[in-house]
Amino acid sequence: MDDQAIPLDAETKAVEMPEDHREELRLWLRLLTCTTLIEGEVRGRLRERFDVTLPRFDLMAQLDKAPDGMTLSDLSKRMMVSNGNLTGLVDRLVASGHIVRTASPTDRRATVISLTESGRGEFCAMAAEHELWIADLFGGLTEKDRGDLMRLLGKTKLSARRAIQGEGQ
Amino acid sequence: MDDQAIPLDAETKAVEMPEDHREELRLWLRLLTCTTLIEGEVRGRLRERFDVTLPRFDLMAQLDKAPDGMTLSDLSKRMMVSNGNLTGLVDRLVASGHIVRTASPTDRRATVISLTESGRGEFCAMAAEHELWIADLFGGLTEKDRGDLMRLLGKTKLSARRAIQGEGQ
DNA sequence: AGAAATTATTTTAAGCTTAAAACAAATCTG
DNA sequence: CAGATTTGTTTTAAGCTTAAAATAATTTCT
Repeated sequence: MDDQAIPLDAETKAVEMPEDHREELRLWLRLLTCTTLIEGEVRGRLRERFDVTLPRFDLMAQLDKAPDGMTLSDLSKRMMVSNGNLTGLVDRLVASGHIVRTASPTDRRATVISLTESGRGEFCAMAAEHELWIADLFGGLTEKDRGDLMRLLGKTKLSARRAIQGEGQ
Repeated sequence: MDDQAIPLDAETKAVEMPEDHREELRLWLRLLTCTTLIEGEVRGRLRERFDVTLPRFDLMAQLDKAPDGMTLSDLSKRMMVSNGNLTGLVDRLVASGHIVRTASPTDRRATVISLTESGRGEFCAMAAEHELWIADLFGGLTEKDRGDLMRLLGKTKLSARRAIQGEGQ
């Protein structure tokens, strides 16, 4: 309980006793900015070029990776959105003929969602252009940059998951 | 129009003629996952701990950095959301007493928004905890990781801005 | 100064999103 | 096997978000 020296940082300014985390905050804000920027651009291009919304595109992208369809629960986990959200989104995509609901043969609670043939066709056309847009948006990064960023984001994902998972303990 | 050799990659598999950009796509999806994961957690904690929504918090965070207030246009640029979106958000924050609208002395079109005293007080309390949550979520990264990630995201931001800016040419 | 273009904000219509509650079917457990 | 819990989905209420059109004030350009 003796007097304690006020810690000084490299620039010899007194720092707050409970260490501040402005650096992490800036990192988070920058991450958010990147995502918002790219997402907004992709949203706009999807609308202008294909008259489709981003959520619709995202949903179809998940289904495209699952030839045998997926349940709503699986979809909601994959897309990281709430269950209730999907109900409406699926309704609209069924109405526009892009996807179909099928009763699950094994579980009478569940419905399996899958792309219709025309839905898959439309999605593939959009996905091909979408991939070019993304490549363009990330075009300022070198191959090494992209590898490094991929690795660091992987680490970030793990870090966040651990922090989220561990909170209930 | 002679026959053309199909290029082979390092693992000796045929690759698509128009080069594919799946790597950039994976990078984008991972970036999006990180943001969605962290954003969802922060949203939930703000609600549980302070009964406040993330957009409200974000708006107050911007105002906190502008002691003399900001116009709606400035706010919408900073927050990267549409103008129309802010109208409603501001209405609700005015109704709850967190912010006030003041007529701009120089421009009769504009309104200046600023935090009320109690709004600033409430925000500061939330911001202090929020900063700890963020530090916790990024806790799995070393100081070097954070520096590297910061730099790479800076480069990503520039890359995206350039791609967006340059599209109209 | 007056017309034209720009800027600041609001309104509108549609769709997205969430949390919480409700419901139904499947699984677990004593 | 019956009651309790979990799981899959929908509903509800509230708020968020966008794009596009409308309105109003300022600035620009003859």
